[in-house]
Amino acid sequence: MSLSTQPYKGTRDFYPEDKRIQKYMFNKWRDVFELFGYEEYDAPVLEPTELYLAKGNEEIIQEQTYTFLDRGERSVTLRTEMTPSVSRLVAAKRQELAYPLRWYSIPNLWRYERPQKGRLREFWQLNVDIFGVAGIEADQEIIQVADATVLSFGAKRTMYSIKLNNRALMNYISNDFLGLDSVQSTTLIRLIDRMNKMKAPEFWGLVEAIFSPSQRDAKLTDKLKKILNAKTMKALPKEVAASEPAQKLGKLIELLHLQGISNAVYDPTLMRGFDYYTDIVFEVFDTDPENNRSMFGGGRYDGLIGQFGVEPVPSVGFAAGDVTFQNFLESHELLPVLASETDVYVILIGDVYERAIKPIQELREMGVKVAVDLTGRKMDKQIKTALKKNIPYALFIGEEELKKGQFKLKELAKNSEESLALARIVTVVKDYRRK
RNA sequence: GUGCCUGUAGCUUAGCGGUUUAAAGCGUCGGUUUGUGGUACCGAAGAUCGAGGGUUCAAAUCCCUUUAGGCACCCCA
Repeated sequence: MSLSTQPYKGTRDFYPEDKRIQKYMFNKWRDVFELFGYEEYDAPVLEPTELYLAKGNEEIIQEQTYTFLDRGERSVTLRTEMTPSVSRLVAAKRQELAYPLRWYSIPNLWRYERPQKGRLREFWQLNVDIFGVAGIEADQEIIQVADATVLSFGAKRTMYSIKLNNRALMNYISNDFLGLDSVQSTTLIRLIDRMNKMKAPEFWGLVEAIFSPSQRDAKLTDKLKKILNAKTMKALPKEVAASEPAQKLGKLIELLHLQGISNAVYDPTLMRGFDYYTDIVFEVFDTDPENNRSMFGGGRYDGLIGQFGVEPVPSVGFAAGDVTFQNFLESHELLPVLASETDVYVILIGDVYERAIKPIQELREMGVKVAVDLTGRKMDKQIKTALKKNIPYALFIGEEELKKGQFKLKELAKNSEESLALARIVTVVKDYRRK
């Protein structure tokens, strides 16, 4: 029996060409966040299990996490999301931080699940949060950052839509407008969350089943239909539209439209789980009918930091998984062909290695990234290797070149070459990089 | 956890109403007389057909088990 070369179930190996794509995405993300003044933080991959239990979901911990005892019999869990950790960080320095905080992180997360499309056991997730702002300006900024993130890859606003809802509005609708009790309310919200996965008659049948006979007599289903079918907030019943959470959501969408985020729309069926979100929630959807799924989302979670026994801190944020994000970029052909990080591949002609060391070192000292073939194979083989590695330039070093101090630099994609002095090579290569 | 589908050279697959040396394309390596390419031509290496068991004179091909992967459900914190 030989060892398996397969990566562990649900994880990926990142060969250089894969890592290149990951770096491309992460670097672009970082550029956007930093443009908005967000600062990067990180936390351990391993957290005490209580951190996740605090949210009160035993079942998830037991079945969908990597949880085990360390050598000191402490129960630890591989982080499954960043929000509890970042809340812990903020709570720990609650008094001394300079609010508002604008923080981001790109952690790898672990979930014990059966892998499927867009969903693995280890994945990376970009997290962006703003702490310490209670007003909708923060919600607005977070959505603006989310929008800018997608745009920065060259996406058009027709390629995605930003759906918004308000958890407080849903609570108002279910508790006050429909008059449901808390059990009915939870069941209904959960059901609406799955609405798009089933056919309309099936969905409405299940809705009817939630209501009591008297509620059915009061035509609650019809009332709910009017809400869930609303394409805009104007289509809502007057009483609902006039409620405080609806007003707030309306104001936010208006703000977003004002700044050109025209693809922000109200979606009464958007639920986004039902755990720690307290107010505005949003999700970014791919509009491609082939891949009409949620790419990422976020919202306001004002209650979480208070769980650490400190005064609560208002918080808004979003998170995007690397797998779904990359799927989006690929399906819209937004991933460029990425060249190697190496600038120049040196091809040695004949037995010249010892004399080639010096000029090669000079190039590196001037900031050119140089790899040398070292195999002593025939030139055509060496050139093929450079091509395969996607290195933009080949540099030939042989007797002639060493004698003249002029080296043949070949731009492989163009099949053009010229003899240049080292200093000139540096400028040519750096110029290419800037393109 | 439940259901459906799949597993043949490094990759993509053919062969799957059983029978002798398992086929092709791509890739890899080498060559086409030695200072220049992805094309062309020639050649080579490379598979106990995921694993285990069974039926049979005979199995990649049929049956069972197992394992790995994919997709959907569940869930999605």
